[in-house]
Amino acid sequence: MSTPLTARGTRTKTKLIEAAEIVFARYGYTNASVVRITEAAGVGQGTFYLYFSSKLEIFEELVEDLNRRVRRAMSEASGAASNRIDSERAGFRAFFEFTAEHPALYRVVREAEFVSPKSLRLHYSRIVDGYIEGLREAQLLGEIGDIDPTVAAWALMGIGEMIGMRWVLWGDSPAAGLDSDPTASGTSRVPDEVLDQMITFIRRALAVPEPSSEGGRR
Amino acid sequence: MSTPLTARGTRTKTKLIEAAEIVFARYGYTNASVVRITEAAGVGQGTFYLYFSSKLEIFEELVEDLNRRVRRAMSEASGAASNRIDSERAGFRAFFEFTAEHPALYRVVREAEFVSPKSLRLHYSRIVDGYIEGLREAQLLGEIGDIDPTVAAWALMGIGEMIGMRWVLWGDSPAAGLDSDPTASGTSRVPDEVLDQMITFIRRALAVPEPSSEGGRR
DNA sequence: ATGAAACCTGAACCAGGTCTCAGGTTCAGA
DNA sequence: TCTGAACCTGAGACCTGGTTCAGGTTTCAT
Repeated sequence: MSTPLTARGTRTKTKLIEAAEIVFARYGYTNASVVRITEAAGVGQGTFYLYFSSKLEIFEELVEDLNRRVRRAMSEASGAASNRIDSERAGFRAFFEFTAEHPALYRVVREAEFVSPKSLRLHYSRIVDGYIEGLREAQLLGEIGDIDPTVAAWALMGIGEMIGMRWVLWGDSPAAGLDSDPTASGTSRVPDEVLDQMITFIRRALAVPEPSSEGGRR
Repeated sequence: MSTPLTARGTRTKTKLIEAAEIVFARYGYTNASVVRITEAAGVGQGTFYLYFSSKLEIFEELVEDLNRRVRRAMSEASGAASNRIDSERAGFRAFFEFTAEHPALYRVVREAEFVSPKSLRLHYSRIVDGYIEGLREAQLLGEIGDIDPTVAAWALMGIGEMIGMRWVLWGDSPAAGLDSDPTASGTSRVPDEVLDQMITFIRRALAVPEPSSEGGRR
């Protein structure tokens, strides 16, 4: 709601947002009570409402924040690369690393679908927009084929999400860690072989097709 | 919880499950109160607890049910096709159509991530297992390249999910329908051009690579 | 040093939801 | 027709968790 006016207030608000990231990631939106957040932040319950008018509001602010951070991480990583494929790889690597370090991204963002659809759309759309841009440029340079950049961008997004969920959140086996405390969300790295295979998949999908091999349909 | 013993009881339980599908799809898990479900089913509140021991239980039963139905729809559609690509197309088409007709699939399944992670993993794993199977066979027939079937299957799953969310659930524009009642979840069809582009993307990703064109990495 | 603005507190209020229970209704078979 | 097993009911006990509020504490410019 209102923004703090002093350094002390700013500190408190930051503590609340940081606590919210941890608590939302661990418990999910519904089970993440305001009390838990304020406890984790080490402030009183009433303090919460000095800076946020509701639980929903801090949630949306958090999604916004994570979106900014993940996009920065991805663009910094992929910006250093010299061609499309290297940049793709670096971007996804950064995305997975960010996810592993901030499990909140997954939980919070995906839960946003139900809590605040508006936030979810904004989140995905922003990432995809950046993608489309990059794909268009690569197309002009002849680095990738004639696929529609919008469809390709959403497809890439989906691949990243699903592979991330499968290997970062679930770890090595799809069945692991189900008996144990469901709130303890451990994360692991995407194995190199998997990332390699995924990049191969994407490279082929985006490749400029050989004139001969595009037989059949259309 | 307990299963009905008479035809009348069976009817009532079915009414409850059908009502649950509609109510969960419309309101999401938390906002879908048991009262709403029983009202939609036209039965008393107490009746609910004759057949389900909790709200969570009917939710899990519903996920299970939807999973069975979507897999049947997909395999029936793709089974008729004669080669891998046609079958891919038919399968996705069926998936999107099912999604459009049963918006509950999306909402319910995705929300399962937070409500009952076990159900979510089961749902995805089952679909992916079928996929892996199909990809392996196609690989033996030389219809597709040497990509790892597991990674490819999860990637395909992600593509379908994301494209489905973007075009079936959001409709034509990513911003549409946000101001209006967020609970009224209208759905539309995936445009043919989008499906075409998506299939092209997948076809290239799975294609047997030209010996020349696999330059660079690895 | 001092007053006012900003900040903090947590007990208590209250809305909304899950689940129980004591009693009524339906129906198939004897 | 009669009977008991299965089925149904909905008011309310009980609980959880978001939000408020009246009053205390800290900060800082003057």
